[in-house]
Amino acid sequence: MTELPELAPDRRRVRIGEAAHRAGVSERTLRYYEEIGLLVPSGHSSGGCREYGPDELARVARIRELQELIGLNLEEIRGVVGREDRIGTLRDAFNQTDDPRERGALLLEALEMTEALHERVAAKVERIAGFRDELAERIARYRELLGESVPERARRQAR
Amino acid sequence: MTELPELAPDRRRVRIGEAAHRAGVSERTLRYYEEIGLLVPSGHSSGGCREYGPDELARVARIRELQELIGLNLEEIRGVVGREDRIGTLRDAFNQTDDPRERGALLLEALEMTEALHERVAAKVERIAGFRDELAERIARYRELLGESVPERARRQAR
DNA sequence: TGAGGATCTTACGTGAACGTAAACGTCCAA
DNA sequence: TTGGACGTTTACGTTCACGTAAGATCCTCA
Repeated sequence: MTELPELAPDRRRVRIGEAAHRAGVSERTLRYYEEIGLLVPSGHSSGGCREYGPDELARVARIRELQELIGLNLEEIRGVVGREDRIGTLRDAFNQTDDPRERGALLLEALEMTEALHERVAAKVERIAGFRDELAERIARYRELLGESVPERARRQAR
Repeated sequence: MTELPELAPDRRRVRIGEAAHRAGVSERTLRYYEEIGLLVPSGHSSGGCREYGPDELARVARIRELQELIGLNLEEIRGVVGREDRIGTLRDAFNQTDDPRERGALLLEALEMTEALHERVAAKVERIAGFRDELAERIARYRELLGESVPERARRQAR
């Protein structure tokens, strides 16, 4: 028993090497994200080493998702996650305030921003799905032609 | 009647300025595509001006689709459209040859390449759709909270 | 305590996909 | 036939998202 057994998805804070490894990005990428104010490590060691907690790692995943999946650039992503942060902050304020008007304003902002992103994503889904279906049709046509001109075993062999 | 009325989606060949305008890209982009062998204009005027036909314009659209929608880079796109070209060429060969084995080989290549792309696109659709649904859930939660704390007319006003 | 691996800052380099400018040639309506 | 819009080549510039190298510093463990 030289170290604590790790249970659950690892709640400890790690330095940049392990953080990068876990997030599947380079150390340079993490430093760059910090450079442009996209992801600031939650703390530093006494000597100045960056320390990342699970929240930061999750954020990297989100950033990559927005980048690769949706195709946003880092500037746009900064906007999105920035607003999400703000929602989180406001969530606290929400729970602190009893003023229903303030609560409503905060919620409205969160709602509208999420709706905007949703609309964008939904549109993209539609377009890509159409593209996918088009490809599927092509495949069906090829298969049909193939069935007419090539015996079954030739196709199996080509796998 | 100083010019022919244009019917149908314009079958005439145009020079780079109009081509770029119609395709929604810059002239530089078209020249660049030619530079990297992605899109060669179908002909030139006697003086050397590039001339683009409707096929080329459609191809630009396809390139942009693969680029922006799927997120392929131009090198990958060159592979995809190149193989598509090859399929087109082979389609002719297909109709010329009576050798069923050659026909089968051509079809198999077309099929497999299309299947590979389809798989990739389908996977992306799944992921993005999941993302979209996640956003939809968030929106639903916000709406619920909002319904509890904000009167209807305030929301209508915020539209 | 000290050796060596991890991390720090600073700064220049890189590849993709074009943008932009200069100097020259083409096209066509008046 | 000519003037102005349009097009050509050549070549250097730019932005984004990092890569990479250097030299100093930190952390950890024997």
